[in-house]
Amino acid sequence: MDNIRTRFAPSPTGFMHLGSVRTALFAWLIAKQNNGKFILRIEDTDRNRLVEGSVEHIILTLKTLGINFDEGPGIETKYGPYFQSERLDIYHKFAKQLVSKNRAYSDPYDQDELNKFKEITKNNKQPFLFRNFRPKSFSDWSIGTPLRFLSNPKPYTWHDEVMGKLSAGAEAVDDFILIKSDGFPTYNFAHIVDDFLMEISHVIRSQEFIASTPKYLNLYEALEIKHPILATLPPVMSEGGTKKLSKRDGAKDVLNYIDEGYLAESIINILASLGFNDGTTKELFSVDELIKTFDLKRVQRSGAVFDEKRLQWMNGHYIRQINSEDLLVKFDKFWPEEANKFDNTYKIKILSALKDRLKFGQELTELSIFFFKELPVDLNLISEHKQLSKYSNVSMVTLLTKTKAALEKNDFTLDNLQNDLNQLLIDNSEKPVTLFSLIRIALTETKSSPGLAETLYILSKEESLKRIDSLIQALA
RNA sequence: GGCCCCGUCGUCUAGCGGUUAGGACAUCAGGUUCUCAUCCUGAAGAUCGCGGGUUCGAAUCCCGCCGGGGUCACCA
Repeated sequence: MDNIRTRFAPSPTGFMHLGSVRTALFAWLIAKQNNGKFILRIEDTDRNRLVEGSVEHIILTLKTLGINFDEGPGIETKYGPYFQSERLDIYHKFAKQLVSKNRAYSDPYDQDELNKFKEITKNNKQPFLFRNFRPKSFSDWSIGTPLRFLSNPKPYTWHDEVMGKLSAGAEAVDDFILIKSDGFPTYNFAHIVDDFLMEISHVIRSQEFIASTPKYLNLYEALEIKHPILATLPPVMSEGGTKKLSKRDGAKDVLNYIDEGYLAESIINILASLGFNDGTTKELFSVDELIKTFDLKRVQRSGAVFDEKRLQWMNGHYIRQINSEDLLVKFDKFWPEEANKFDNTYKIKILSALKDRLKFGQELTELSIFFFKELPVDLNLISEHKQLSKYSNVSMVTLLTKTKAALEKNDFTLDNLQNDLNQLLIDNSEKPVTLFSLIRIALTETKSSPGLAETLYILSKEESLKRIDSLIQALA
């Protein structure tokens, strides 16, 4: 297809949650796979809901995830400006055009009168339609009074790239506000004008707009313009699956996931799989693979619940794909404070050992702490240990002393450490589950760690012996 | 309430008239000469929302019902 232009058009009212990012992602994928353009347009027509900093926040979110826009704030082209608040003249021009065509009129009613109408229909058990209360004659419109669309009600059937055939009766078409009394357009009007002028080929948006599509279709006709390809995405549901993900319902800022140490590729992948699959059993998709294989026709029509456990699995998978040098850069902020005194070579060793255990970056702090400082002796680790709890302090001291003696002669290469550890098992007729656990507790004062030989190797001879001594003293 | 959309394991999903209803996450069990993970193997888990049709045969087509969601703003 030629000249594919898709857009993501958020209102700057805060952060982006998974649902909005997915909408942006799908629109971006369509643009990328067709060599088209992805446009960011800021729909800031409701001045009351503006949240300061949200434009920057949205842009940062997209950038962090690699969903880069080709046109938008800061990337001006002939299609700009990309803030609707800077396009007021354009909307007014189109508004006047509709007035002259007799397809829009000045709304003479105030809120009280409107409420009265609604009351009447409610009592008659009728759905409220403004057009039933249309004034008999229209006064001239000027900016400062609301302008209403004069609808031409009729039933519609239309095609949606995701949903397929959709339809609604004439009751879905009504007179709606085009220009508010503050002179700003409503979303309903502005997005249609902008999509037309910006030559948007695909409008990809979420499900809440299905109900108003007939109104838009009617407006497109009044404007005598063709509507873009419409694609409606199913909702992303919150845990429990009872509600659509929304900010007021506690939906999380996607940037929070990044802060917790989730990788952009995992977030992209999980979002894509939330509603899209390629028809095979493939679960893991790189961005390039998604660009190649994504297809609106294969997007789910039902809502999907986001599962954080699945994200964790995926993120763990991608962490394991990254070499430790690169991971050092990505996870730099997750080291415990004590790590400042240590060099990168040491940290890389730790990352290599810990990589398999990490599901997200934040876990690094706790999992790595004992590599940077000797934790206080915790004898509960022994008393709560199934086998070790049966051992007397004397026998444990003996074992640790022998271990120490062996390690003092060791050159602390990985192979030799493993050999000596195995020899200790034989010499003392101990099982790994007891002797190794004991040594592990001495070294780490935690329940789990990387392999014992590797832990010793990373910690160094001096530090290891020191820690074994600490436990010997505590047990003596 | 009116209108619209949706309905396959707990979750994400494959499936487009004939399958032992497949995969993934999560769960559980076993293995990988130590813990926690990774990795491997296996198990459990879906009367395909329910009820009627159509058909030799239905998760797949049709109708009704139920359930969930969305929407009915000078918000987007």
